Amino acid sequence: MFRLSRAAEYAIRGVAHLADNKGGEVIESEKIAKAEGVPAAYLAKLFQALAKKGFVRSVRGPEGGFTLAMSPERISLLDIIEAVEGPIHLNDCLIRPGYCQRESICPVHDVWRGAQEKLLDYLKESNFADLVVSGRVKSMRARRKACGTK
Amino acid sequence: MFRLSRAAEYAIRGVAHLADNKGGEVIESEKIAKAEGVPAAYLAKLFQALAKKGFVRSVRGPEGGFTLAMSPERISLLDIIEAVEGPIHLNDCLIRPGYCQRESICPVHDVWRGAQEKLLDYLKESNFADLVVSGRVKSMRARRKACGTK
DNA sequence: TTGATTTAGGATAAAAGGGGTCTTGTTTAA
DNA sequence: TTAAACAAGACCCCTTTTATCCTAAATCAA
Repeated sequence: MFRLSRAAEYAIRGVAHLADNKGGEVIESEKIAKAEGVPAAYLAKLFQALAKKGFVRSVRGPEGGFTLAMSPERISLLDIIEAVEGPIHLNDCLIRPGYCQRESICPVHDVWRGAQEKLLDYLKESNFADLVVSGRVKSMRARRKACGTK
Repeated sequence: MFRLSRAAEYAIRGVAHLADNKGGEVIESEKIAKAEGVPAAYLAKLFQALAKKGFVRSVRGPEGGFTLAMSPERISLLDIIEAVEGPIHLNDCLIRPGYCQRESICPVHDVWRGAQEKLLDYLKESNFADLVVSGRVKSMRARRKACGTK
């Protein structure tokens, strides 16, 4: 159906929350979940996957929680999506060369490869540092508008 | 999960089969299904949707079947995908402006919009006339290779 | 007109995947 | 030692996908 899973949506919000945390202090997953409006238990599980992949660092025990494990500009949207969903293949024939027997004669195969390349490149270019910046700009604009000031 | 449905895959193969039929004669759905290696009953149902959308023309009765209802270069991959899957939205927030309350402050929204635009544009550009041509080139190459001739 | 053939449309069912909770265990600060 | 927090996995429910099947309607030919 060509659509982002909730899992990826939640994980992205969670990472964006950490990236927007200037001090870089540890934040517990429940607080992140509350702030981002996502199911806490589910987010906790998603963060496990992110921790395993090395994008976030987990701290156990009281005062525990999560922080980013690297600077936000080194983490792309694609990184997080693939961490929780697994690798993206627009079609099964793209899983690996030779997976589909029709590959050598199927003209659609090349179209999928091109489409996937375009999509992945785009998602690879979007990193969380940029996201935080444009998020701040957007919410500033929204606040100004709401207050009726210029 | 960001992947093409079988339904769309089958429908595309079916339309490609019709597009590759130079004479433009009516072909019954069962024959198309056999030739393309897809479930016959399922393909028949998918073609109903394509007929409703006006991409193929159906002929009932003996010697009945399907033909393209327009020239293949006027039909894009996106047309067929959306005919059987419905409109593509990479994320729910893209269903319509205002669907997501966070839209005015959410920085990810803009990324999705961009990604979707890129993907849809690409699929819109791929039409079945081109597909047939590159399919013929590919299978010619494959045949040559198999025979060991140059 | 009758019968054969083919699509139309809807009901239904099986399988898979997505979305989420819960329980139990482990780590660690106080 | 205790309580707070993550880790890991079992488990469940719901929706969607992927079909199949049956009856009806259209069409052609004998």
